[in-house]
Amino acid sequence: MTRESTTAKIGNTAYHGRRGRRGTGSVILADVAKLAGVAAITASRALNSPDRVSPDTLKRVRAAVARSGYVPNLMAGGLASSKSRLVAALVPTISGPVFLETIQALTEALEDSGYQLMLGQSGYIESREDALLDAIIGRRPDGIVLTGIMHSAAGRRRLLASGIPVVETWDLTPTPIDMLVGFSHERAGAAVAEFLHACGRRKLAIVTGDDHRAGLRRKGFVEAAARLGSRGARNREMPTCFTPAPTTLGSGRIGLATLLRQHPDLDAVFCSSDALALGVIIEAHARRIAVGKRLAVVGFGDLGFARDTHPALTTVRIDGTAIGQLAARLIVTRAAGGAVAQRIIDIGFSIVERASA
Amino acid sequence: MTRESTTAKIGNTAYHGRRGRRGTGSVILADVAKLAGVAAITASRALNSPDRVSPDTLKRVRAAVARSGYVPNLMAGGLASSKSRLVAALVPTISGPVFLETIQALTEALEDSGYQLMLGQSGYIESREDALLDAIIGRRPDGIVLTGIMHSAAGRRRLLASGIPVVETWDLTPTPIDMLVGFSHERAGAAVAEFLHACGRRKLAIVTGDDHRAGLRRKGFVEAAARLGSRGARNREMPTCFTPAPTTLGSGRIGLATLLRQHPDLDAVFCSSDALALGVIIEAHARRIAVGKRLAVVGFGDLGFARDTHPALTTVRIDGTAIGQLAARLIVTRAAGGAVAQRIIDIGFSIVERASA
DNA sequence: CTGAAAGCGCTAACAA
DNA sequence: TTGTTAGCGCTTTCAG
Repeated sequence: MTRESTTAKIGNTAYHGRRGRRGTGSVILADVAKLAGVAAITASRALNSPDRVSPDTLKRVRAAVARSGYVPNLMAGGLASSKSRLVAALVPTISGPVFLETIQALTEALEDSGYQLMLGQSGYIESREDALLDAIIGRRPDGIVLTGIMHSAAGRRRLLASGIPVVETWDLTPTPIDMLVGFSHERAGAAVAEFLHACGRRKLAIVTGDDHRAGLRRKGFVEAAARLGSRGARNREMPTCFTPAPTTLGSGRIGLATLLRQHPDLDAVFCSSDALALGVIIEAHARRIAVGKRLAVVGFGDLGFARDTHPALTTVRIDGTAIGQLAARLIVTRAAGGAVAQRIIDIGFSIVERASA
Repeated sequence: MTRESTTAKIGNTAYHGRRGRRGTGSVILADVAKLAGVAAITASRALNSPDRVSPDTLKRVRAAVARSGYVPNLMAGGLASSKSRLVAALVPTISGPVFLETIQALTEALEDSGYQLMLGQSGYIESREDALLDAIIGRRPDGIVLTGIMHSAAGRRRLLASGIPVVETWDLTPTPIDMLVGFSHERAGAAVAEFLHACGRRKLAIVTGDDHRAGLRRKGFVEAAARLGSRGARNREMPTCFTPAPTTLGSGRIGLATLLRQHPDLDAVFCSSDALALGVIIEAHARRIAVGKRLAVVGFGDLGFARDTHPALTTVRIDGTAIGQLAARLIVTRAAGGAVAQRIIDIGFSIVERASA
């Protein structure tokens, strides 16, 4: 066979068998192979494991790819190799800045390893979650990352049965489906109570969203406060304002107003999100209450704006980027057939002390 | 053939030909078909077009699916039908709340039509964008949504060559690759200038990020101000503070401080994002400048918190949800083989008048 | 280092 | 309405 460039017909519409299908009409591997004067499998090797092919062949195949504008069909590749190079992430909703950092880090880390992210929003309807789960498992992703999601028992079973590596994040459940990267919300709440106690605050209160995780932080906060002898020895006694999801600046304002009506003497508020905390600060401003002096405010999340509020917001920082990166690493390791050293990773949290408390 | 349930071996590990491969070991359509006592294609029809199958067959296939826990392999289905039921969205970065609403609406609208969203972050490195494009085209998505992305000429060509429906969003470029859902940033900027002029403001200033779109709004703003005879008859004369991406509350504070140093008399500030505007408001608070009275502040985006600042923020509202929904509709229509009525959709904008201006 | 054959799991096309 | 056959475009297996 000569090595001169062939003027072969490009595109898989060329041949129609009697019962044949028409294909997509786009350039396929066989075209590239023909152009390069090699077999399809050799072209495939040149693209996927360049080391296993002679330098000359490699060069010719690459030239053929460039000339033809070939883009490999990853569905076909995935089907043949049962590796999709796809990772699915499930979140309750994407708007809500809390998990964004994690998703961003996850996307980037995965792209660096040649994986693509598929995003699913489960919303708050459970039936929808099940349909979504099937749509996701159906793509045979190499991994699934659950963020801020509590699955039904049925969902957990399907996930387990699928055999796909799963990473749960942002929480520290005792019995993960598979792998886990998170931290203890209860301990975080307790740490805030201890911090406020150390600051000399004794009349504590809470403005909180009513989701499960916020509930855990509240529990830790209330119990620690009781242990330390602050007001709130029992749950009932801790002034608490619940706000509906999503937590907003507006609910924070209402929250403080509500609390003050019944407890004008409170001297510290723990908010379940930075947005709520900013609302509390703004409401305090509007009422000429000196934040950081008469009233301590602590948020949760350390969103970008926390350092820039007036006064700057003391808050609990979670390293969402680290969560995303670790989750990506766990899945990539597993997908490569490796075993992970730790199936459960506690990334902890820290209290960022600023002027508001 | 009897219709009694067969105790057939489930899982495609059953048969190993001499040169055979081992498969994935999971339940496949053939297993379901065997259980239901029908041919594979009939099982396929029962799942994909239930109307084209007898009620009895349908029932038996569904029972077999439930019993075996079968989840269709969408890679195989996609390969065979050349329909991936996948739509890719490209954003520069996911953190940055501006495009979130659009992505959320897009995800939801697509899920409702049985499509899945693949997310790609191009970041700010152009070489990366090209690699990402190949990874995306390689999955043969049924559509691609570009949000806040300016593609290189090479990228546009690849996209065009791929034949995949493309929707560009959040902008109104004169020569879209394919379809477009957006609005005119220049007209929005002009509208704000006209609004401030009507409010009696004459000493205008700008705090702005330095991205392309913000630049267009600034251009429209400056030109309209000149036309109306406000200060800023030429670009040079409009007091302007540029801030690096991403725009934050902190840069807003610095922005106002910087402007006031040189132009202590200014009476209105147009910010290129609500985050900047909130920063300006907070800085004004800290300086005891009455926002809404001595100083008018206008933001851009109408993020959730805009209604809850103190005073509430006047801002430009873009219906990001509508953008996402329309983009989804365009792509679903196209994927179904239909023709879209309008290839270019201008969704406009509105100025939400609140207390800050 | 290169290649031929045989599927991956599914659906389009044709036939009954 | 149901079934048979032949691929979709790629990679694994086995053989040079």
